Amino acid sequence: MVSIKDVAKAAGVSDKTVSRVVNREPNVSTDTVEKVRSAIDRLGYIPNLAARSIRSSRSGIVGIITDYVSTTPYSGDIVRGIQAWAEAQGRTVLLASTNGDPHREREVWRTFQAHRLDGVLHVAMYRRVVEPENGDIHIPTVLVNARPKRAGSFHSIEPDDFGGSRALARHLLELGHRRIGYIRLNPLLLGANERYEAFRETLQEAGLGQADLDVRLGMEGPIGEEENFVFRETTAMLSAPDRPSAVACGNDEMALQAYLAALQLGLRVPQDVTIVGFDDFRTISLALKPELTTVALPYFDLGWQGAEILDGVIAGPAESGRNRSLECRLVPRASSGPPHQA
Amino acid sequence: MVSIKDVAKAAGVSDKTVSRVVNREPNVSTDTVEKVRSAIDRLGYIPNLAARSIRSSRSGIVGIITDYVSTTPYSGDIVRGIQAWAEAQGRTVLLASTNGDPHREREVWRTFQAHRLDGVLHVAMYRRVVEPENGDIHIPTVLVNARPKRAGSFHSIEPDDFGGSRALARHLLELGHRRIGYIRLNPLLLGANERYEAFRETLQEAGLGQADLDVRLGMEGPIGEEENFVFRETTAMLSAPDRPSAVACGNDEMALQAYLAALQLGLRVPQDVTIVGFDDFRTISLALKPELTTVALPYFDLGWQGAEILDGVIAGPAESGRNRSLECRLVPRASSGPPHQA
DNA sequence: AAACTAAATGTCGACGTCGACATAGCTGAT
DNA sequence: ATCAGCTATGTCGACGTCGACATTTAGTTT
Repeated sequence: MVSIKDVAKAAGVSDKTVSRVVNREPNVSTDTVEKVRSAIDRLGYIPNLAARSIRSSRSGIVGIITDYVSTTPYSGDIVRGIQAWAEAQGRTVLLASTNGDPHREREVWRTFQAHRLDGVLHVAMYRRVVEPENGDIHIPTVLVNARPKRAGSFHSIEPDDFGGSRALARHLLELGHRRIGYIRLNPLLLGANERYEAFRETLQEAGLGQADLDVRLGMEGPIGEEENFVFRETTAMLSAPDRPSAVACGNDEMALQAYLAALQLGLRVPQDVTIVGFDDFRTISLALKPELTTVALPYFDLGWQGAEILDGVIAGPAESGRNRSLECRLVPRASSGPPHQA
Repeated sequence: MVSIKDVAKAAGVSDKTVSRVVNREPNVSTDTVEKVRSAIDRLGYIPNLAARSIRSSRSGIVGIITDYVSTTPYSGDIVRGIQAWAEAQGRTVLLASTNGDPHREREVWRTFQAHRLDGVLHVAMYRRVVEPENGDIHIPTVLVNARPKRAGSFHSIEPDDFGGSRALARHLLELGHRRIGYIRLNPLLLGANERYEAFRETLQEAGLGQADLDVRLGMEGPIGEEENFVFRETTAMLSAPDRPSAVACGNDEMALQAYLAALQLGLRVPQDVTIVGFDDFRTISLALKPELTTVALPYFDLGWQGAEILDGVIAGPAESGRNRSLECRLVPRASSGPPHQA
């Protein structure tokens, strides 16, 4: 492997001068620069970052720790956001996954420490409260799509499920819906309660009562092996004589099943029943016909901005912005419309 | 940062002895090991892999280059497979993405070279022919879910779309279907043609003629911004008087739209029409009711086995198994049944 | 022309680790 | 008592880079 010394020899200068050229230091004569550049190209020299790292004790690498990658394909966007940021910064990204195993997580932290990472993004694939298992290893860390167990122990960034759900509820109210069904997410998910509470609260503020909201539990059980009642419950809900004119679902996967239930009952979306989702998981929301009204989760930006926050923490532990929250925007599409005039 | 020398001092031995303990070398007395171990724990020493890397010129890191991560969420499983393997090997994974930009890809290769990666997995998110833009950088490389442009230039591993599609066609024939619809994938995808050809061929071998197979194009246009005709075409196909008793779709996302089309026409799956997909993208295939008969793509194993092959290439450029192919298994579920006895 | 300044380049060593080699201590055979 | 043959441990230097500092060269001032 060609080193700085080989280049130096080829260019007839000292290794330090090559280093200066590579790092764009001032006070190098133009023709020296020229000579060195050409030698570098000729030999195909590429600086050894490991060596740099050991001299400067900064690796230029940030790590990503994820938990359950498989179960939620969309939140891969978080990783994409982080990568895009890293790319723009000329940093590199080391990826590790724990599958939710604390023992495995401790190993990951050790590995990260061994690589002398500059910082770590601890990414949760579904939003939840998190207590990083970092042992006594201290690397600047930011939680993404999660919040720290002990408030203030970590910086973090989360989506504003609450606000998004309010926007969704307002959308249905504005369309004129007064009897509304709601299919709840697995209560284990942090977003589940916020989405539901925001929804219920908004409807109540608009004067709707207990009886106007038909709430059903769509999923239950441990993550990755939950039981799914969405189809059954939606079918039941829409078969009732006083069926709601709109059904809001905890996420888009549930909305898909609600579509199927509605269609099998011979109901048309949105003429007979409005269906809305949450997440804007585009593989589903755009594949559904009519396309699905939903709320977009800013996964990419969670990653990007999480990385930005991390950068700040690395530069110097600033105390500001400990817990950032990102807006979830309503995405109105064709699956929502005014209630059928019965 | 605590180094091997700090540990040596604390334990009252030489740094080399600490190194021996850390690397489990023989011929160290048990109580020396004990002393050193305790010092390591006390100080929280973790070996610096960068330093190790510069001495041994092997980093223990493998890189993943992906192209379009966003468009195909399921193939994130490939990355999971690679990670799982790396974890088992005590290696680490560096992740980079090109978004299909050749310029960006060259940068990635430079970065990988700068980190002195042991090997690279060049992962395509949809199966295709690939020519890595690695400039004059030579790191052991394996193509995953892709095949090299110049045969033999790289080792590679791909799914056997052809075999999977044959199995699917046979499944429909065995159920008794004799009029079959087929919704084709975007012809840009390598899998598209193989799937279609295998399907057509299998039906022909069984004696079905041109007229028994209704083929429609479901998608067209550049990846990520293709036009989607699936819903329209399926609706047309199923509205025809001599409608097929089964519809096979190029992938599960298309199958989802075929479901919607069928249901909106008042057809029941599978009593009135059988619908099958391809990919076993479980977010869809399991959410559909009835659950979708499909063909599972071995994404996880593509990653894992691709990594294994890479390991072999790193160890010594073995010439065997240049181009491995992995079986795609039929996953029979409830969406396929015998044709309706009209 | 002497004296000084600024720019250009070089020398050296340290970062953390471990291979090559050297040395010290012990056992047992002669 | 001597020496071979172990095992246990230590010393040294090199990997590739770059900061601290030293030296040389060119340019400016008086």
